[in-house]
Amino acid sequence: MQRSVSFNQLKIACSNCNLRELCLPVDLSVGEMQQLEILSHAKHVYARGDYLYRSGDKLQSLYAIHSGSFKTQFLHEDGREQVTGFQMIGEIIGLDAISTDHHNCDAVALENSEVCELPFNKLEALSRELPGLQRHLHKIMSGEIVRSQGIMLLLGSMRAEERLAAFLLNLSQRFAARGLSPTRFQLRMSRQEIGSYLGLQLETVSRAFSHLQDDGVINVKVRSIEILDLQRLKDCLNSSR
Amino acid sequence: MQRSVSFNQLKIACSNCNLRELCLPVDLSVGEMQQLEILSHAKHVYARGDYLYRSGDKLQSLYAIHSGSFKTQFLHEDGREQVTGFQMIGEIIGLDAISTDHHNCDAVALENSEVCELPFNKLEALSRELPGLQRHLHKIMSGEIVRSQGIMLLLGSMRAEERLAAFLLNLSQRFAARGLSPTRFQLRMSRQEIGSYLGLQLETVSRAFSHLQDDGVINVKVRSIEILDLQRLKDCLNSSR
DNA sequence: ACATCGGTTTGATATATGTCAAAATCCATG
DNA sequence: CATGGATTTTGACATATATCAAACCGATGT
Repeated sequence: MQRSVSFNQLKIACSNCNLRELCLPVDLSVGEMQQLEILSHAKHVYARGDYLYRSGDKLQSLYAIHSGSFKTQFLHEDGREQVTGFQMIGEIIGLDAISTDHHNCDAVALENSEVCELPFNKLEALSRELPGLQRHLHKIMSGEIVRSQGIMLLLGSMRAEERLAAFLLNLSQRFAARGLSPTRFQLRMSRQEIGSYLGLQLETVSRAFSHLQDDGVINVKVRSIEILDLQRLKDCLNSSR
Repeated sequence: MQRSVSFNQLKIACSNCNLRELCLPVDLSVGEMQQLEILSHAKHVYARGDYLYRSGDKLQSLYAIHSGSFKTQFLHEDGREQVTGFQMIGEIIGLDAISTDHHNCDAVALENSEVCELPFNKLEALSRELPGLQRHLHKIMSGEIVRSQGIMLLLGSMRAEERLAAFLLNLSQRFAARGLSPTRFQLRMSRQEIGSYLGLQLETVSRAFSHLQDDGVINVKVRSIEILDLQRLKDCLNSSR
């Protein structure tokens, strides 16, 4: 569903951070790199449950996740809430705010996390100087649009178990892209949050997990996931209906 | 759900078209305007059912809809399809392709339509020169992200009738922003297409229409819509559940 | 070690929407 | 103006998921 998320997104993020080797923009010269250094602010630390920003906050910066993970959620007047995404290391968060100059969703840390701040005005100014950076920024924004379309497909036409399979496969790919195990990982979010993201009740999520486990496709122990048969998990998506 | 779509998006679109008075970028000087002229290609005409682009096509241009309307749809291998949006005059289409340099959905004309082509390379180059244009492009992309989030909320947490109400209200706002009647309009898409967009079967869409009509909120005659009570239509969204 | 509390799992039942089918209506074409 | 095919509406019934409720589990703190 979601295109594989590469470390690309780190390229503009962490010139001033420790992970420098991961973050060197391949398509920028050394001189250009030095300009990027100017951009990067200090790293900030967030504890589980902390808000990175809230709906209504003025846009100051985009944020590159340096460690940990976040969720973004959208609150409707009537109390309805929708989790719109789970973001992990190397991903950029806050793009929605450019439209109105104000954030229109909340970003909440799912665990203790570090974030690089990228002041948006500076980022825009610099991307006028550096075509590679400009293109990169455009790709990130467009990628977010594509990601959303995948979720629309999921929410609009998949059944509960397919949604969960798509969700797990997406996580698996993203972990793999980071050099982590694609088949064994910890979930950082609750059944409730997964349900909100997938448009399901938490009980339905729990049942779908149990069912995939009964079928021998995965092993679940609360938040520890082990994918036993990646192919059959993929088949859940394509075969059904 | 969807933020009101202003004519803003025309600003970068139609410097070379007939609607010049609608399209003058407010924040660009006359000199800058002349640079924009260079950008605008000829207008192209599409008949109902024609493809503006197809999934897999290489990104050449973004497209500004000058008249008529389109749908964008996402096709899954297994034949599932999801309509991801309906675009009308003044809106920009094709942003999803920037991410991979290839379109990942189809754009199909819902009626006879005219489109201004905006070669993306030129647009990018020019937006390095014109900060106002750059900002504008960013806002359009971010706006598309916000729009998607609204649809996720709709698909993830609303019931059939609420979804339809949200859909009609969105159309109403967009017509109003174009100086057209917010309460009487023609639908350009089938029940099938509305259903795909809203994550419902076409029969469910039809029933929801009938029900809103029985309640005296709207008048439907196939594709002619009249909103009788805008407030109650809005109440459908907030009150329920 | 025990009690407490949030999160998770599982069961029983209700309900919204999907599915299948037929009738009604619309629209294009000759 | 009549005909035929596509679209829409409506009905009857099936089913996936929501809802409500209870039990279970794991972490945390006393």
